[in-house]
Amino acid sequence: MDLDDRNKKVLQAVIDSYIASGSPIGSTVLVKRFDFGVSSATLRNIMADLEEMGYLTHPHTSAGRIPTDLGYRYYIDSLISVENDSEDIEEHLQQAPQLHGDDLQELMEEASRFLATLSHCAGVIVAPSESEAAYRHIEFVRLRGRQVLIIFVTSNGIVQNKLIDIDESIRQQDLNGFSAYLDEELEHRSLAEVRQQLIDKMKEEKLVFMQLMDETYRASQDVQERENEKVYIGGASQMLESPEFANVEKMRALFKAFEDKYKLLKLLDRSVSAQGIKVFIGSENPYFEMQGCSMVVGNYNAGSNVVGTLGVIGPTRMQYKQVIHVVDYTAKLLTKLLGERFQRGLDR
Amino acid sequence: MDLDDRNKKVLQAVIDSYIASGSPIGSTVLVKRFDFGVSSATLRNIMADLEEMGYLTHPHTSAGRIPTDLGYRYYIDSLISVENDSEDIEEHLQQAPQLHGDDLQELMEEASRFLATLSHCAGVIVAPSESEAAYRHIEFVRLRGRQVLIIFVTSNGIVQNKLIDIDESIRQQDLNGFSAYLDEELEHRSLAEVRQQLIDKMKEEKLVFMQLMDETYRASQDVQERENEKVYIGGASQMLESPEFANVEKMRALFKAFEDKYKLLKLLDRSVSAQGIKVFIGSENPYFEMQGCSMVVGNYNAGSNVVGTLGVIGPTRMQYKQVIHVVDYTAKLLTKLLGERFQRGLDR
DNA sequence: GATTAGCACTCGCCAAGATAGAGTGCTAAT
DNA sequence: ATTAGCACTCTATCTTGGCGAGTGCTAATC
Repeated sequence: MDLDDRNKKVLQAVIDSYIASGSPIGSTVLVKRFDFGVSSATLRNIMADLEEMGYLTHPHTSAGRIPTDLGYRYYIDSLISVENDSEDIEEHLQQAPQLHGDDLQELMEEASRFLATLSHCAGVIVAPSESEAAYRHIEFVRLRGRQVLIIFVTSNGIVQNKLIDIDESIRQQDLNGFSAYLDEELEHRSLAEVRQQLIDKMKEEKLVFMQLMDETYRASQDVQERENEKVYIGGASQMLESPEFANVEKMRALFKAFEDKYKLLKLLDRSVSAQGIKVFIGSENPYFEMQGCSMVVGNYNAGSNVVGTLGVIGPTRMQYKQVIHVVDYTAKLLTKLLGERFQRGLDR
Repeated sequence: MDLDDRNKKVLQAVIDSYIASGSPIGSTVLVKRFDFGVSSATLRNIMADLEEMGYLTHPHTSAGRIPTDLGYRYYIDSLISVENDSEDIEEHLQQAPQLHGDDLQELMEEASRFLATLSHCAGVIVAPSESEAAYRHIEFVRLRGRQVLIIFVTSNGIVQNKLIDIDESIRQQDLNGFSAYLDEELEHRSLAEVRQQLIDKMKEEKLVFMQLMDETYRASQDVQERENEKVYIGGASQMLESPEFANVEKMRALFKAFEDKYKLLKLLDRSVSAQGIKVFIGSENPYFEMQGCSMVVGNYNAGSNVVGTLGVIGPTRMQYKQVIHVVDYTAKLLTKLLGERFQRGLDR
């Protein structure tokens, strides 16, 4: 905020160097690598100032400086420009593998690995939230004995299925009739409306289909809930490449955290409201109390509504410029692919 | 094979102790903990014999003995009896969390975590192979524009869906007619027969439905292939608890291997033919060239046909007796749950 | 008043040595 | 065949001292 130009330059130099090398940066190294036109003694004074302001710190008395979380924050907010010098990054992205999963799940998995490979961090994707989906079709298929499979289709092509037991007296023909009836009543309605409608109907309906109604109600809930809960983590082993996770204890904690996907979900959901790329540094994030980890998070769309979150989790010392680019690119790519899939069937 | 009774007892004592403690076992420790009625010097001679026969080895001159892979093999084949003293294990299993995923995928994920938690190893499950599944129903649902969703249902309740583009002139009504036609022609046939039938039909059929036929053909392939490829890994972080993976390099290799699920699939598929629990020790397994890892693998059924493999991967130094129990138990549990789900709808 | 040179001081890292402990292998006695 | 005893080996751990990087302070300089 209140940094003069020279201080800014020094801070940036320190952080850039530290990100590149991973070891604390001393005044002499800095004066050699960059040309500030001042001596190492002056740099020491400047660095001492920056430390007092909270942007840098010391691992121990006679070591160089490393950025604090606050330092990284300032770096992200004020020092890096994502726009310029992105040619080489773009070029890098050109060589990236293409995504081509024709199944939604597969696409998500591929994309999470894609993120991981390009960012050298773990890639995380929260499946698109289907709150805007509309009812399209329901199908009841009788299997063996009492078993019936409910297949629930939404307008954007999500298929949810569920196995239930029902009275054997209900025949496939009856089921078909009921399915046609529901299609007529519910078509084009949002899932919320569908549920309300079903509740209303259940009050007046004949008893035979009561159970089917009830199960349909549950299935419509599942579509929303279960899909929403899906978190895809790809390439977690990428993070093991970083020397900061040479510590086994840290690594273990990290993987434990990854297995608790629910927490990750909460974490990523928090940022779903905002547009654009967000960066969470180290302790800034209350849900993921992992020291030394940062997240770069963005949103992707399918159509006009915001529907999903994606991002990467990596060491605080990461190549932010590049990673931000990768997340941005992937978000756009996914938006495009999902758009093609769900929305623009018309103009193809 | 050609070990006398005392040698066997010593070998078992060494391996048991090593599994429990994790550090090499010396003659004095052994003589203190067990009562062989001989002195440490005699034990030294015996252990030297066992080493010569290849069952034990030395990390270095003045260290105790640890088992070789061959030693473990002998231990598994001849020394442990899974039957007896299983009360405490059974009891342990009683407290295990229940599985209740009503979605096949969810069930697999739960079960893999279940395995991991109880065995302190990584749990791995290969989804049931659907080669025995029969055709049950197909549904075409028109979404926006040219898009049509194909929903393919097999007799055991697997639902596969696929999005395709078709000519806009084909109406939902036509699709329904075609679906009814296919249902009639293909009902109760195996997937292989379905594919053959479709090929035959395509030669004689009118052109309009050609594409749908073709896509249906692909979908039937997908059901088999894609489901077969699914490998679920749960609780991989359990393995990090073992001190043998304190080495970061090993850990990294392990997680890399886990990410390459295809290899795991091959590995597990090898043992799909045999009934009962199998143990692969260390280097015995050509596909998973991970030193110091063992696998305990079993099969589970859905109905009368063998359909899936499950198991755990952990350090060679694992609690085999307990782990074998857990894998066995989980296999039976899964068989029961899947049986309930797919087969025995009648008698419920 | 900002900048710089100089210097004492601090701290972590690393290699070298010292020590203790665990365990073996061999030999000679039982 | 078994055992006691002993020399030997190897590891793990602790200590020590030197090295190098880097800081912080002070006094001189621009």
